Amino acid sequence: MLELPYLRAERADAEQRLSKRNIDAKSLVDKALALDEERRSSQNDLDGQQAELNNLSRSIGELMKAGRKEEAEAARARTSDLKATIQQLRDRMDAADQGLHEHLCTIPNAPLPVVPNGRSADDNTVVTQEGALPELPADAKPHWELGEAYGLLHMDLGVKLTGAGFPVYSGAGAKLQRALISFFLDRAIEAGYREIIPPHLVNEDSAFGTGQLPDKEGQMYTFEEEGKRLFLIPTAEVPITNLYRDMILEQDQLPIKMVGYTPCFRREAGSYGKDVRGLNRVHQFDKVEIVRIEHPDRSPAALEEMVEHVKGLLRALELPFRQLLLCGGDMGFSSAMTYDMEVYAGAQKRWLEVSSISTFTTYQSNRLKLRYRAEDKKPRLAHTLNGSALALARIVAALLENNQTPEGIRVPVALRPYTGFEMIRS
RNA sequence: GGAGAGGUGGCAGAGCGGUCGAAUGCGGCGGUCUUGAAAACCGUUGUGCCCGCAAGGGUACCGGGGGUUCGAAUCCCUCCCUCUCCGCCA
Repeated sequence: MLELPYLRAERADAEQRLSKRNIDAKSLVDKALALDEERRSSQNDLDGQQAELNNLSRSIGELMKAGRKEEAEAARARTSDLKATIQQLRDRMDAADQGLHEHLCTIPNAPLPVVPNGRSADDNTVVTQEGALPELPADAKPHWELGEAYGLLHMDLGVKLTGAGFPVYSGAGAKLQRALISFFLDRAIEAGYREIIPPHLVNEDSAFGTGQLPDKEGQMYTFEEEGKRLFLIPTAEVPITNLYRDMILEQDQLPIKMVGYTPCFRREAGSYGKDVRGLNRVHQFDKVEIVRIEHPDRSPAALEEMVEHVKGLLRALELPFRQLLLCGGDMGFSSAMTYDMEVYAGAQKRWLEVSSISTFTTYQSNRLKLRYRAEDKKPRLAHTLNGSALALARIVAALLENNQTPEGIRVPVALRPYTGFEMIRS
């Protein structure tokens, strides 16, 4: 969540930036500050009364020790009123505190100044586009037909086993998945990221820490286990970032760069139509995710580095891609700035999002209580960032479509050491 | 699943219900000494929130929650977690 000191000190800035999300920023901020005011004043009162009681208790102890029983009794008699008011003040303070916290949870991150205004995906800015679009014959097949024809991908078997949107890969299709995962991991490790294999199930604290709760609750698969709610991870971001929940890092530990491969589970309720054909949108997909914990001064540069890393992957895969800067209306709840990377799927003739690279500034770290010790030795909130590098299902879709030839499906050169084959044949 | 032990500051480890945010040791930081380093010695060393320009003051926190009490790290209840042994098992 947003930092209270920021809201207090830079109210106008907060409102202006939040309004890029096309929400009623003023009333959100007003309410936060009103609740904050109430909380502070009630704590002030409470602390004062509590201090009085503490003093009284201390003196009772001293009087007892000195054997001045009657005075002690007199003092004790005076405590009951105090205790009653303290209880009232505590209730008031707790209510204010909880109300404030709940309200802050509903406020999304404030977009950075460079984030453009806009309502929807149509308003995103194309930053760069690279690589020639494939020129495919008129009868080029979409990936779901290719996957079926070459025995790589079986959406129908997924339906049989689980339900719609749970693909089954087999043969060269399975090998291709594994090759991509290894390739992405190796490239990230070369770039200095430490590989993590996290749990695929997280608890509520973790889901809250990265901002999935309470905002995106409906998008996660969830179930109860002995009274505790657990969530299937929608992205490796959740467990990996939460590794550093509740920590104070020394400055020389920064940056922390981690990479992890996990399957990702998303309910994607309400999706339909051509958008969800084949691998375009599925409930389970594989993804290699890079996560960074950075000093605030370094995070803008880190974001650009991550973009460059992803571009390198896309170039190596010989996929035409473009980089979008998301507008305020299309950004995720916790993000302060997001680039999306899209690849062109030649048969469908459409761009598919394969990576989302974001900086969360202190929004996540504030929830995570993830801090570093600054020059003045005081703990400060670190910045967190993450990006897909990359999400597999749609990459596979584009690879199959763009590389189809009469002889088979060509495997990009960079991937061949991992697949062990240059061409997928029927 | 059965039986037992325990959860205290970065770590180790004390703590008769009263001045304990908490002894002591280690580690860390600063200093003295030294050509330098080590050793030794001295000092310092948790986090959140509130008030304050600051110095500083207040308050909360000894696994979580609740209770008893004028007062709880210390007593009671409850939940969670860790460890050991047995069983089961990829």
